[in-house]
Amino acid sequence: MDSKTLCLAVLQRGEASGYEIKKKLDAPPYSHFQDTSFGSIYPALNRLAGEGAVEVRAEEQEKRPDKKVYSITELGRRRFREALQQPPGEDRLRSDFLFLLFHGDLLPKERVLALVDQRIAELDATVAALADCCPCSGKPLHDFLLELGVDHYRSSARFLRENRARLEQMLSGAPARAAE
Amino acid sequence: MDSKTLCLAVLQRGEASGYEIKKKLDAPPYSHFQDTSFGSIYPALNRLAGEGAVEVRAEEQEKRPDKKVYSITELGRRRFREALQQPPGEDRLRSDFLFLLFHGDLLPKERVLALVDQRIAELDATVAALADCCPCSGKPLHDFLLELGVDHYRSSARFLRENRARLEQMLSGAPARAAE
DNA sequence: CCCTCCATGTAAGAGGTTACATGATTAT
DNA sequence: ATAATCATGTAACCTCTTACATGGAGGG
Repeated sequence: MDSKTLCLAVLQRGEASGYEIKKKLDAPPYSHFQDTSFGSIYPALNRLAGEGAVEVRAEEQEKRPDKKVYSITELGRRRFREALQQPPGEDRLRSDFLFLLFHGDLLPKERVLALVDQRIAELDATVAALADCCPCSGKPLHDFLLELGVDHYRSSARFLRENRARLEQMLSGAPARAAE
Repeated sequence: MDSKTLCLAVLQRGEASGYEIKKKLDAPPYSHFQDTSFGSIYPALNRLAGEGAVEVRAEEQEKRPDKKVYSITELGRRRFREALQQPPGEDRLRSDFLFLLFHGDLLPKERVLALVDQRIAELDATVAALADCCPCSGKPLHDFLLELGVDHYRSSARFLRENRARLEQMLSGAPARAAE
């Protein structure tokens, strides 16, 4: 999904500033299936405003720069629904971790295992964080996606834990070529 | 990982043409954690050749354009190991499917469920395909990554299967606004 | 007859990332 | 003190995607 559609997705649930949109996109469940940066959101909002898909209202603030609060228009809603109508593209994962793991035979065994352990710890932390904010938001789909995320991170951690010993054996079998 | 590193990764396991590199990157396990296109591979190979990280040899073929067979140089190997030394970036998933699912309340219930069923079928097919090529390649890490992939796709399918009914209830609760 | 596989590349354009630019407030 | 949060944006850069260009072989 491009940045414009992402902005519409957030605005369709309520008005927000660019900064707030970014915060929401950085939080679960959005963070589970896409990425964004300010450098793409601010231009996207300007383009959307130019096209009439969103409206801007400047909110004055004391001791802070004005906040530009965006709200979606009828045109914006229509655009967003049209985007949802499109057949979804394939999932794409970009994982440096798996790439490294695949080339573990070129790395010191200790580094690979440390990477795996770190990954397991991160996955556990993510699961814990999601479980915290999970209880219930009142929004069923929101919670559903959160649960899906928990399941995914938990499964990944489980696999790594259950297969760590085997991996260690593999890495011992073909002796590690130490980094130059 | 950028296209250059990806090319080095493949070439480090043996010489290949640009076309063959793309084929390998499109197959598991590479396909599980990255994407590429000819438009990025061919320029990447040219740049690598310019930098001396790979060497080219033109292989004449009858009734086909010449094949440019690339092989990695010592410099290339060093570059690749250096790339592996870098701390890995975070995983990033881009999933239109999950995006749609999250906004299922704006879609006809039937469409969402159809999407889910289709996804389950795709996941099953992927698992079956991986299981086929899985038995053993002789390369332990290769098989390990394949197993990791199988586990992931299988877990995802299981979650969707186990929660499909609940999802259906959710979508019935808040009546679907049909697409305009 | 049409599609897919083989085989290489370019060019234009879209899109996004990163760094820069600014600056007060609040929490540690 | 120092870091993080709030708050917006631009500009350069980089990278990739998409479409175009070419064309024979072989299977359905």
